[in-house]
Amino acid sequence: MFGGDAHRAWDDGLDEAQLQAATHGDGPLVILAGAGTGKTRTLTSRVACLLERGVAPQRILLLTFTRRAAEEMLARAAALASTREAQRPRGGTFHAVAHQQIAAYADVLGLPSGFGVLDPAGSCDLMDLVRGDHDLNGTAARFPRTATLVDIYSRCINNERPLREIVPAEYPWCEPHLDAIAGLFRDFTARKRQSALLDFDDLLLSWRALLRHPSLGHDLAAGVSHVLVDEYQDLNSLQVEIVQLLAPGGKGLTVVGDEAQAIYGFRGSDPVHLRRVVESFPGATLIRLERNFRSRQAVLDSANVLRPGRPGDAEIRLESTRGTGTKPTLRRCYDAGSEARAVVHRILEAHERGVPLRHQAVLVRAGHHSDLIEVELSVRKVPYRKYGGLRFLEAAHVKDFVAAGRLLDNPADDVAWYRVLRLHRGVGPGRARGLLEHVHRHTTESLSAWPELVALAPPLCRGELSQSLPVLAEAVSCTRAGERAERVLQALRPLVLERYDDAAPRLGDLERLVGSASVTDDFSDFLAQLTLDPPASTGDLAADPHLDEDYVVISTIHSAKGLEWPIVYLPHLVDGAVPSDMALRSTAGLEEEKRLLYVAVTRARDELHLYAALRMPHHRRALDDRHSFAPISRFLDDDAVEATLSIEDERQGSGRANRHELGPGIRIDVDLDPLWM
DNA sequence: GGTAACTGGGTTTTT
DNA sequence: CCCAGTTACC
Repeated sequence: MFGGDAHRAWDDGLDEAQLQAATHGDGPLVILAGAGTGKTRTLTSRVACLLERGVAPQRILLLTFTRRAAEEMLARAAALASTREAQRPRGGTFHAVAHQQIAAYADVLGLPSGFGVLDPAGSCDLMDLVRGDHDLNGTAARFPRTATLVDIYSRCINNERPLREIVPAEYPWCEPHLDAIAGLFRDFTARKRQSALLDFDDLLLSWRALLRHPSLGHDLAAGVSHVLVDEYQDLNSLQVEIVQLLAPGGKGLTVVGDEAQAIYGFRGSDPVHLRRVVESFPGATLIRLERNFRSRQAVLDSANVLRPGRPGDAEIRLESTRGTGTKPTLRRCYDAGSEARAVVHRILEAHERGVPLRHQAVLVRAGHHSDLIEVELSVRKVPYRKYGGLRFLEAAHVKDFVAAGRLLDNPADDVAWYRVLRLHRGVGPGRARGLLEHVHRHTTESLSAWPELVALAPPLCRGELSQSLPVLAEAVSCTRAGERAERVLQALRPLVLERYDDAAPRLGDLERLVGSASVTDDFSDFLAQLTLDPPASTGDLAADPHLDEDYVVISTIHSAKGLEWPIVYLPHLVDGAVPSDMALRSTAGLEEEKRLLYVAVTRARDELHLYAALRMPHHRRALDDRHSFAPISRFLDDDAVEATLSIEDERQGSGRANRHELGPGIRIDVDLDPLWM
């Protein structure tokens, strides 16, 4: 709603505390914002207010956790401010902004302009490639999975701690291979450099390096007068340093966060950073937002008892503006199967009383915790979308496309070559590795040197190679993004048809990708954007999503951060899952699990349903009743449970008898399997 | 010498 | 269910 008061349009109906934050001057500002207290609107209004005060848009930098958050806030801020300035402020994730800066100063960093970005899947590819050069067929314990190796590597960077500390502390089962891992990592780093590839962590390291430079760093920081950082409790020390270098002395710095929602410890974040901002700038202004505009008080009562309240913590008690509501429930079910049926039953029941599916979300600790619920939803024909877990970019054919595209700018890109080469019939890890030798001898023009490459290849794959490579080589001369994308697909099409059984839908995906590429100016930008910010759910790339499309959301708790739904279901609250037994090695780990549950609970606007199954597949015997509430009793004492939750037993009527289905009329499925199978 | 098909084992969360 | 390591085949 825009008020009639034009010169205060940016206040956007803020309450007093929010208004104070939005209109604050240039001194360091720390906003402690509990869940659902309207920090997004506050931050948006603050940006609008700065614009209206005459601050040049390009001197405002908003750093957020997801690109979507940044884009929403900046678009809204620009609309709220009544300035004529067409330009929007700068903003994005740390990684996206880092990428822009690095691209602008690639030469300074010794990078070719066509340098590429490795997403975690790409890092895995490279790690695999390097792994093959090492002989790891020792008789001892099994060598860690490639993905685990990439995790370890990333954790060293993000925690700024050496391998020999991280492995014993966080990956004890990998300790026997410590030396081998160290050797592997050395090569991994060298290979990245040689191929002009930066992984996500390298982006942060490189940005920091730019900012650390005495003169250039000073100039870069001087170009920015106001830095606003969202979700500050989730920054790691690397990011904290970047912020400090951008806003020396805290001038023009705004920081928003909530210690109780720090859930990225595995990425090196530490809630203590938030408190340190207050301490390190004695003149900092501290504003607390405690009025919750999202949830009913009954939900917040549970949240408030869950909220970690270590002595000395900035205490926040959430108070609802939306009335009491109904007490959240904790239901015990016999096993994961009956739990899944119970959840889906309730989703359909709510749907029948008029709650759209998209107003209901199932939140889980780990992606696979929703497996049975997904099965149950499919069986009952309830549409759903899953966020977190499997990503579009992880689909093999999309990776193939991105790899082929990257070769156009950077023919030294080993990872891309490795991927593209193996797509051809008769080329596996071994031959691809061999052909890479040739690529190394012609680093600059390896694409145009394709005839030699074909000649080197074994006869079996020459046919396919001599079809695909020339098309790619010609694509280099295309200037427009759409043309390039089209050529890349042209090179890939026969390979995809040959390699994948379900080629048709995969090609469909790629057609859409080509379609969205043609809208952008620069193809390499498009590819970088795609790696840095892949579509969150498989459905997100759908050409023309219907606005009336209705689906249940399934999400990891991590991916649900910052979002809200009228009804939230939290299944799988079993010891070992929530809290994850991997977190139980340290008290810090357990505390983070508690915060995770706090984040999950505070996503609910009206209704909250918790589920605990008594018997899980990996447990030999059924747990007794005491254990069934272990997840809650680890975090809350019995009185708190009793006071804030209503406990129900679903073990008798497990929901199996309910035949609710979505969609009208009778439906009879005929078994069409041939009899001879 | 390398690829495709098979088998046994298994730590989660994301930019 | 997915991935690493092994075997059988080209």
